[in-house]
Amino acid sequence: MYDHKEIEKKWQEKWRKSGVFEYKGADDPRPKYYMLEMFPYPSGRLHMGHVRNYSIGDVVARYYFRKGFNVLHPIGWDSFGLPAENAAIENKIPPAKWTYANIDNMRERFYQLGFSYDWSRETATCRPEYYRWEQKFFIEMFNRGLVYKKNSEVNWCPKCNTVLANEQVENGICWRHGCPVEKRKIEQWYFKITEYAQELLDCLDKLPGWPDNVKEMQRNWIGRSVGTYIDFKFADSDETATVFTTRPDTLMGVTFVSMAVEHEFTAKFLEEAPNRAEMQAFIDEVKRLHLETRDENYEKKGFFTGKYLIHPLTGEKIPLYFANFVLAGYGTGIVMAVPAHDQRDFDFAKKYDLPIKIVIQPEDKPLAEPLTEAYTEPGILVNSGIFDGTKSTDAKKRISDYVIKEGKGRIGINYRLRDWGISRQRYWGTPIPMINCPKCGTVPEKIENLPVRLPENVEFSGVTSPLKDMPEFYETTCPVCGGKATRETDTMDTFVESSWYHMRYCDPKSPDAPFSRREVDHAMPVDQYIGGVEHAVMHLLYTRFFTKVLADLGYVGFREPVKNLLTQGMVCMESYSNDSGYLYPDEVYKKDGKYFTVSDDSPVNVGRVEKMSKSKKNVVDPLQLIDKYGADTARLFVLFAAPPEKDLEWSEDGVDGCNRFLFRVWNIVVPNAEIINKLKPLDKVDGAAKELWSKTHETIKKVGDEIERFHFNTAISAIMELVNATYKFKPETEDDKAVLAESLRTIILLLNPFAPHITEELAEICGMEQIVSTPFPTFSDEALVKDEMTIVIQVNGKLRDKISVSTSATAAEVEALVRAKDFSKFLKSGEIKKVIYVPGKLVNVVG
RNA sequence: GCCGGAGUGGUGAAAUAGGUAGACGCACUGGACUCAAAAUCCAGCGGGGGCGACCCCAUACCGGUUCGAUUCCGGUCUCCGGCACCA
Repeated sequence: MYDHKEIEKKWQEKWRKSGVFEYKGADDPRPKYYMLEMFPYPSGRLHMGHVRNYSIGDVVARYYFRKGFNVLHPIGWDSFGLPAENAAIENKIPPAKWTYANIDNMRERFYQLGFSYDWSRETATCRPEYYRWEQKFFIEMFNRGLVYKKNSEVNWCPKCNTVLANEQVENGICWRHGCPVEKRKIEQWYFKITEYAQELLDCLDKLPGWPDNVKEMQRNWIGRSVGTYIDFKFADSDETATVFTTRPDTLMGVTFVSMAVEHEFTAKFLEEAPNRAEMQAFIDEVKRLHLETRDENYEKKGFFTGKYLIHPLTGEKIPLYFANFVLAGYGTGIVMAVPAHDQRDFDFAKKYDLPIKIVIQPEDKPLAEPLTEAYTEPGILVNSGIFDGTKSTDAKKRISDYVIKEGKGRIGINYRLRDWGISRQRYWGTPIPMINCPKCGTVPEKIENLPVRLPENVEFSGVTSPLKDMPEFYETTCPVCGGKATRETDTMDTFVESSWYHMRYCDPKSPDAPFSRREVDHAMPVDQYIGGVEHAVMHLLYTRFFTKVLADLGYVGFREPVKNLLTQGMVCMESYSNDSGYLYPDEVYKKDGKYFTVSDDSPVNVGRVEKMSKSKKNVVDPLQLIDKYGADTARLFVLFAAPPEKDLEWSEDGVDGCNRFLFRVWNIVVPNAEIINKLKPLDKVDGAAKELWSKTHETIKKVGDEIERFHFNTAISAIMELVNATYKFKPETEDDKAVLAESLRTIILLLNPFAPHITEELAEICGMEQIVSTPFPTFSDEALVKDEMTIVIQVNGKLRDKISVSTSATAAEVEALVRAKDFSKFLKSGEIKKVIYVPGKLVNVVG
């Protein structure tokens, strides 16, 4: 009888003790394979997303182990971060204690799922042995000018009580809490990721193993645009206002210029303005709007600066306006306005009654005046002096070149990407290793004094970081002058830790370096990385950046961390609710397609299928599932129900089906244990058993191919087919039995990466070697060769017949057989015009 | 608005390079075993027509390329995701 509880525990203990999954390092002669799943935050609660993510990785790792690779399959904990702090505030437990307890708990859960990790490399980012190296990187980056401090407007989450990076804000909403983000002006540390913008963009083209959507998301995020800087002289001074534009073809249509109120010119304009109070009021209003608002589609408003500029080509006087929609941080903060060909400028011109000058006409018919909206399509230039008649697409370059030749402009490239703000005004993170000295300013801690340790025994009196109230932490001496100084009390964004953990895994215990260059260059890049798509522009962009920095600092000899990326879909489920709110799945039952509560049989509303979430109670606890069906069933289901990159819809019936399949395997293998033990595979099989023999070897080929393509669902279905075939097969001779034995043995070996416990147990029952140390089976070409093949006969592309012919039949022979048949009633002309033969597959008769 | 991706039975999904559409699973139906039920095993299962070996329709919709299109091309619709006052 298949008893998953006993079997799974037994094998988990064996694997834990044996160290079979340990990576052997750079000295091992075998080819390496680095299999990595995004490491978890140790929340203490395992959810189905974890089960799915790590099950996918485990199949691949176990496959490559048995294919003879030196596999690095590590695990660790992304253990700094806010939840620990929030728990500390609520429950009065120090974050360190809470975190370490959760790690212990999650480690047990991972054992329970039978994952093939190299536990000897387990790493937690909240340990000083880990984050000390991050502090060293920080200082070296600082010395290289890749880190700087800036007082600027940032995103502030009132719930997190800290600053967030641009990447951590989605539509003005905190990525964690879903609460609105405020704007605040705060001094904080930045990583100069913009310095790498071009390389981050260019290298995307060299990552064929990444999904297109992730690459596209990163391209969007980096947001490169090429254009022209054009200088406009002030009418009343020698100063210049430079604009950035991607539409130099519309330069002759400029009727005003708009600028951001945050621009450095503003102070001077205010001073000189006769209506200073009014201007100040406008500026304050716009700034307030920028700080508070999340909806960016507010009404366009402006204010005349009192200044005029000279158009660089026509010499006309052009008014300069403040405009609330001009972004200070993009381009130069000043924009040339072409109301006829830009909708924002059009709206603005209408409101303030500014001239609208058409300079591009569509090729077919001229625009009807007055315009009702801006014309933004390409066309032919008009009202543009020497450029009249030029196609607007050509005029971009012509006008740009002309302006540059006149010395009034230059080519410019702008990125949407902003520098990465990494300061967090929170406690549970890596201390930023910087010191403020009244005499020497802000200076880095001495390398030999690292790590700057985060005190772990702390008490929270409120939401603010306890570090700010701990003189024993922040009081120090200046590493330069030796005088009294104070430490930085902000900590780093936890995305810094996750930017390089995959490299630490290569040499996780190194006491005097973050990792050995030799080991990291050998094991990296990660051959296969697996995680959720939600990290497409956060973690995955940061870690690419960090890798390039570490390469430039001489730590690593590669510039991209991940060769192949798989973004797995979410685990989803319908939700249930009634008047009193959401209900857990085990509080309802189904009858005739409708749902009712268990408690009082009242009807239940069914919500749409969405990501499992605690708030909607549409969750299944992996622990209950493992308890009821076992880890093998849980793993098999998440792999079988959908391809890994798609969302997976949870279905209890589907789980049941997978469990049933494992029983079917058990029930056919165990009675045949003796023949599996005794009978050796045959080199050649003829007669009745040939079909099963071929099927067995076809399945070996298919399962291997499908695992390598990440089509686990079809790999599993191929094994199911083979199991079904063994059920149908009734052996009569000794040879028949040998074929059956081989099939069953093969099923155990192929199924192992998906369901490792039951297959090891069956192997033991059948007297086979332990599967972890048994190579993945290979197929015999001989078995794949068939005597007969089925040729499909189409007439004009429609299936009409099938014939069975010898595999050695020539095209002429097949064609003759087909022509001998009568297909006249399907032929339009009544006679055969042409016969197309696709060797081994089909014949299409055309006529 | 711009940029990606997807749309296949009652249902989760297959179809690797344009070649038998719906493998495998679930649900359902029937049968065997059983006093009975469960479990298990066996069989059927896109829609329509015919007693029938068979025929017609069908991969969101319209059109094209091709001997042949779920697959390639153009257009339309819907859904999902990313970016968005970026000049």
